Amino acid sequence: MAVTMRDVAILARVSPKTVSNVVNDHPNVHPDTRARVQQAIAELGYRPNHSARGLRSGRTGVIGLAVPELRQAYFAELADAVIAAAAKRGLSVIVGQLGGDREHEIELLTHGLPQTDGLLFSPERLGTEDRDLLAYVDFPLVMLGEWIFGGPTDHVTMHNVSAARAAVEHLISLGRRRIAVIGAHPDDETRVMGPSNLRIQGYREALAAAGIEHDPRLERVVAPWHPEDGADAARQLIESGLEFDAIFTLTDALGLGALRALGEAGRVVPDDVAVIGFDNITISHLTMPSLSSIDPGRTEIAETAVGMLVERIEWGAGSSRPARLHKAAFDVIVRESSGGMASATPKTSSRQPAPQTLNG
Amino acid sequence: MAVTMRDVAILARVSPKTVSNVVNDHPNVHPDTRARVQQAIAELGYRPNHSARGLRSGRTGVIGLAVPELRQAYFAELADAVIAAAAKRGLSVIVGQLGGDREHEIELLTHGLPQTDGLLFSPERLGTEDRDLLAYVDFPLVMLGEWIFGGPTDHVTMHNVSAARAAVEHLISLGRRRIAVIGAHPDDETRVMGPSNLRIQGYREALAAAGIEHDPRLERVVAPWHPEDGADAARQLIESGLEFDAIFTLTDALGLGALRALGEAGRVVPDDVAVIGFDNITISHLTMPSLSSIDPGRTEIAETAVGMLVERIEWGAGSSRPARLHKAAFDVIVRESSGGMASATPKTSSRQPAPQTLNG
DNA sequence: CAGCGGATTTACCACGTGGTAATCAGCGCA
DNA sequence: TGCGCTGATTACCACGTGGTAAATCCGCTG
Repeated sequence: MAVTMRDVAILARVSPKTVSNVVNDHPNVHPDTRARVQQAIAELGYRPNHSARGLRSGRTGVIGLAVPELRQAYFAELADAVIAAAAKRGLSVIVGQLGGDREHEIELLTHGLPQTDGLLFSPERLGTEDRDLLAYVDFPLVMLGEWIFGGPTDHVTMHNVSAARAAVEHLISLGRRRIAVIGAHPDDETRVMGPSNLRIQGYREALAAAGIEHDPRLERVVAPWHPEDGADAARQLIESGLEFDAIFTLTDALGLGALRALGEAGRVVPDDVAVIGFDNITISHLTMPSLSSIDPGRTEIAETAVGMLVERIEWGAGSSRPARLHKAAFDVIVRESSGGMASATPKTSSRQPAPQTLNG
Repeated sequence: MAVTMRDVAILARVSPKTVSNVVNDHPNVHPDTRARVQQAIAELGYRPNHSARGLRSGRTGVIGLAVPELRQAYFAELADAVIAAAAKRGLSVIVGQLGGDREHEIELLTHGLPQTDGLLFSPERLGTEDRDLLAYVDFPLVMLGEWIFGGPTDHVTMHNVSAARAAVEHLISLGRRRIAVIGAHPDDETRVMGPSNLRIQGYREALAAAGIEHDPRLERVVAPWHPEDGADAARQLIESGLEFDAIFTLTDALGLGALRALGEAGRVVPDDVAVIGFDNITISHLTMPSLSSIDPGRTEIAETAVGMLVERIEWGAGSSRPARLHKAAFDVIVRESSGGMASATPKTSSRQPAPQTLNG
């Protein structure tokens, strides 16, 4: 069996409680005693038992992160940032994959992840129809993204509307007027506030502000948002015979597929068609051509979300504080696909914090 | 506070122990009693406390997975597969990122990850010099990859030598003779058995078997293995003026960079230069052109590793069973970068299990 | 109807930790 | 020398669960 406080206590000739006090940096411990105990701890290689500690304190020191699939670069990079942010605070992260399964997501929201003190949840299939579920959540929860926007939980998300608008404004600044968008979702009452609709809204706002006529045929509906889907959508767009000189893909994954489809069809990027994505996943600066994108402020999202979750955990289960919303600042990253420099190293630009009151 | 067995017991008018027996599917429980207890459990929404269970049983139901960075596609996809394999067995996974930090890796190996029953560890900085560390490991451990190959621990890895050889043989079958390789590591005694050296060995074997003269200048040393490094190496190769008609990159990440550098330099892939990578990360079939690769059998690796770890956990800490080694079967995936069809959907080929006795 | 044996159920306790409150040591001062 | 006070240490116990062994129940035999 492992070394316990009892063993340390015997060796240091003190009580187990004193060992506990030393381990937890309790103030009133005599320096000599402290030294003797630490010596014993080192000698025996004592390590606190987290299960016992968890049982006693009700805390496990572990938080959960639930995403659809780590395989998708966006979620992998999100997880990377979350794990790093949690590590800074001495927390471990259990990563759960829900695979875009609605049942799993509902189950998770009702019970939480076992073994954890709280949950960061980036759902994919839940909609406003599930908002009621949040009323029964009895564990610390912070939502990533805004599927159930407006529910009584903390949210950390991005400026979907204004960032999308900035992306399209960038395309317009290049002189493009026939700007297609890939990734719209079918009109779905339950996801009105989902990222797809918000980004589409930003797209339309940018067009309207520039006095460009809105052609609904250039809004291409695609779900899900995997690269293959982006390629398919771009092919259909090309085959449709519609004229277009730019594409805004609602994610980089879609953008990668679109770049590929354009290449296959012999359309030169950015000369014939400028492309910009959204998410700024790592691979985007290495494609051929490199993909312009919106950097959603992943680090800020992760650190804020972990911070909020820690606060909720510390407040305790009973407290019903008001839900908070944080939107991370974004950047427009101009690369080759929209006329940026031909370097493999990305050039960043135009940091736009945008006010928190904006609904996007 | 949360609902406990005691609460359930009171409602069902039985002892807490009987509740425990019901929860754990103990054989000798009267059907009526079982039903009554289950009814009470449902009514109160009882959920077992994992900390208490962990304290009593010494198991947490959580395993650790330690990788350098989730941001790297290879590790993200590995984590994806491991989490899925663990979920099948009812285990959760805590993911730790060591960031390629040697100190962290040593620390991890001496203490394990808190809160877990065992560890899957994919080290980056440890070498044979650290083999001694393994002697003191007192928790269930399965290594992914072979940095400390030959140490007294279970390993799950891939057929580095024969898979690399198959990749190069594929290039040779296309008629290529001047085949460069990107990703060699500087001669380092401590990493003789690392993937870099093993894959280079496969490369040399393929050349030798085909009677192609080995030109050391075509072996490009690169570390680390990020896409940027692959691009740099390819640029240097081009600038060197050396003649070459194919490149084998030791990872897909390097390959992505190489594709980019070749494109910038106006070399047409695969007409001027055929390229094949290693790892078969998801993005590879979507680049322009799509990247041929070696599929290392990620699912098999993950399931085997989790299975081995579970066995070690069940055997208990004291048991000193002999170390095991498993090498997953691999596939050569031919895509556009080495003359495959111009489809975005990958075409697989040539499954080569290769005997377990092979040292690669 | 006592006695028996297997099926059920229960009492009791320990797992390792840390909160609470009681105890104890040492010092200054009357 | 005795008292009070503060700092240091300790005894005791509960957190929720599940192993062990003892207790209880029930149907059936002699």
